Amino acid sequence: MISIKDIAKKAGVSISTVSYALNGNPKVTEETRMRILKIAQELNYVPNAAARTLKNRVSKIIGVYLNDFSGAFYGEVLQGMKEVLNKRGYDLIVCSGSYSHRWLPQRMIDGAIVLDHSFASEELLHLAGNGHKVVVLDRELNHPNVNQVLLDNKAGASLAVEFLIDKGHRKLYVVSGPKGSYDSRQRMQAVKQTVERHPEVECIEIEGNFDKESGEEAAKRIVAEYKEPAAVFCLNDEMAIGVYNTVMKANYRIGEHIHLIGFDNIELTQYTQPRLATIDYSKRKWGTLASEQVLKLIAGEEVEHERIYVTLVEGESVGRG
Amino acid sequence: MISIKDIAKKAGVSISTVSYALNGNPKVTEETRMRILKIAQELNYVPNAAARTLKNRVSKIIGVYLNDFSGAFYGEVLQGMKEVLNKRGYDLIVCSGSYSHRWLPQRMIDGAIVLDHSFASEELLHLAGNGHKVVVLDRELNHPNVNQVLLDNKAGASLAVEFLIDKGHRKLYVVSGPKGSYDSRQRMQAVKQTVERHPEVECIEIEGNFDKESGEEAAKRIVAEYKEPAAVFCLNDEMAIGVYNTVMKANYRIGEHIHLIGFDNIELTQYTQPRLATIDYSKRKWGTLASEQVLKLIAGEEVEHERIYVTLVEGESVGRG
DNA sequence: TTGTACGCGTTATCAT
DNA sequence: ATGATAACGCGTACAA
Repeated sequence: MISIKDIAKKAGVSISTVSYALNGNPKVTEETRMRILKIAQELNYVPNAAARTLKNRVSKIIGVYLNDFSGAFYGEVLQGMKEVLNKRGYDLIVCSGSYSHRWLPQRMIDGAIVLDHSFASEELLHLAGNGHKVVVLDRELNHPNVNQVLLDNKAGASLAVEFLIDKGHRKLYVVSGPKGSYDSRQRMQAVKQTVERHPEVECIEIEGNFDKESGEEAAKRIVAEYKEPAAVFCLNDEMAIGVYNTVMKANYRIGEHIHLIGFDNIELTQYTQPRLATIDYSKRKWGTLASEQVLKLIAGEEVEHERIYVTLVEGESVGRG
Repeated sequence: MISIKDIAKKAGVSISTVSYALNGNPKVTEETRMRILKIAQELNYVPNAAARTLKNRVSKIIGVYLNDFSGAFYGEVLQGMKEVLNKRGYDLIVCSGSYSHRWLPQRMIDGAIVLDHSFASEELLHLAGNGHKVVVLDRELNHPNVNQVLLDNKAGASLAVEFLIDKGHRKLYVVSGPKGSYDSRQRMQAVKQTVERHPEVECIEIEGNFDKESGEEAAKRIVAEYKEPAAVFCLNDEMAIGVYNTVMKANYRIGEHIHLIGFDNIELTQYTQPRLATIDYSKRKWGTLASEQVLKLIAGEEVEHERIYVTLVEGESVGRG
C-alpha cells in the first residue's frame, strides 16, 4: 500500500510537506504542491481511511439502520438521504442486523439514522448518552443527542378513516401492524379517536403485522363474515395488497363489495386494478430531512423534532357505500 | 472515549496486559483477565475500529455496490450475502454512488461485491490490479482477483422464448434492456439464437431500459400495431409490468390478445391477475454464493466462476396462440 | 519546510 | 510464567 511516506521519499521532501500539499495547506509553495500531487497520482496514492479516522476522530460517514434489506419501500428514503449527505461531504452506508450496531461506538460512523424497530430504544439512549448522534424515524425518543423525524401517522389514519366514512361506509375493519410498531400504534390511536366521533360507525380491529400474509389472513376472516359491503383500512399497503388478492380470489370485487384503503403509497399500489386508495407522503423528503437533522446534531446545532406530512390518495378501491 | 489506556489505569496494569486480556492471549492469568474484562465492561469500553483496522490492515467488512437503493429486487440477494458474511465474522455494508468506490483502496472494506453497472470495469480491473478482491454479479471480468457469479441469462432467455413458441406463438416482440447491461445483451443474444432455430417465428426487437416506463412505451407501440394476438418477452419483470398495465388500459387482455413473459420473478409478479409468466432463480443463493466467493478470494483460495441457474415460471399471462 | 508527538490497539522483545 | 516497554501502522498539525 502506498503511503505518504512513499511519496515523501520519491519527492525528496518530508512526510509533513506531503500531508500539507495533499490537504492544500498554504504552507507549501504551489510549485512543490503540484509536484507532490503529480507523484501521488503516479503512485496511485489513496489515503488510508483508518489512519485518517484515527487522527481526525470523524469518519464522515453516516449509517442508516434498516430492519431488513427488503427495501422496496426504502429506496426513495435512502436516495434522499444520500443526496443530502453527499452534498455535504458525507457518505452513507446502509446497515442491518445487530452486529453493525457497534459501528457507532467504534466511531466508524459519525451518526446513525434508525428505521429499524429491532434496534432497542434503550440501546439508542445509551449510545446517545455517550455522545453519539442519532436520528430516529420509527419511534419517539427524547434525548439531546436524539432527533425525531416522524410521519404524521395520526393525520394519515384520520384522513383514511374519514374518507371511508365520507364515502358512506358504516362497517369498518382495521388491520393493525405489529404490537411493537410505533407507527401502527399511532395510526390505531387515531383510528379510534376518529371513529369515536362517529357513533354510527362500527369498527372491527384485526391484528396484523405489516406483511402481506397477515393481510391475507385478515381478508379470509372478512370474506367469511361477509354479509354486506364493508370498508377495510389496512395500516400499511403491503397488508392491503394481501387483502386485495384474497378478496379477488374469493370473487368479491374491490371497490364494490370490499372497499379498501392502505397506507404508504408504495409503488405497487399503482399497479393494482382498481387502484388502491392510500396515504401518501414524500419518502424522499423523509430521507433528506433525516440527513439534515443528523448533520445538525453533529454540528452541535439546536434541532427540533420534525414531522412528515401526509396526504390522501383516492383510488377506485373505495367506492360509495 | 474509553480506550485501553483508561482500563489499564483503572486496573493498575499496562496497556499491553489489557490488550492481551481482551484478546484472550494466554500471557495473562485467568484471574487478571477476568478483572480486566469486568473493568472494560464497567467503563463501556468499545475498541476503536480505526485503530484496529490500521494495525490489522483488515476491517472484516465487505461492501456491496448497488446502482441505486431502489431495492425491491435486491432485498433477498442482500439477505443471502449478510447471512453468510455474519456467520464468518464479517459485516456487510450497502453502498451506492461513486463516492463510496474509494472504500476499497482506502482499506475500509476488505472486498467488494458489485451489482452496479455504473461501476466501470476499468476501475474494477484497476482495483483488482492493486490486490483488491472483487466479485462481480453483472459482467464478465477476468482477473485473478475478480470472481464472477452470473445468472444463466442465456438459459433463461431460451426457456422464455421456447415457452412462447411451444404455446404456438409465431409473432414475438422482445423488449430489451439498456445497451450497457451485460444481462440484457446476454439475454438478447440467446433470444436471437433461439429464434433462428425457428424460421417460422417473426421476432421484433424493441429497445427498453429495464424500467417500467420503457415497458409502457413498448406496449404503446405493440398496441398500435395490433392486428392479431402476439407474444411479448420483456427482458425483465419491471418492463413486463409496464407492458401489462398499458395493454390492460388499451382494453386488450393479457394471456388472450397479448401473451407476456418477463424475467426475474420479482415479488410483484405474484400480484398480477393473470399471473405473469417469468424466469425465476434463487436470489438468496446468488447472494450467498457471492459472499462465499469474496471470502475465498480474501483467503487466497483458488476460485472458479459461478453460475446461478434459472427456471421457467409458467403463468396465465401466456395462453395458447 | 521539517521533525515529531499524537490518536489507539497489537505484538515482539525484554525484564522480573 | 507474568507482565511491562516500545515499535508500528498512517495521516495530521503544532513547534521549530
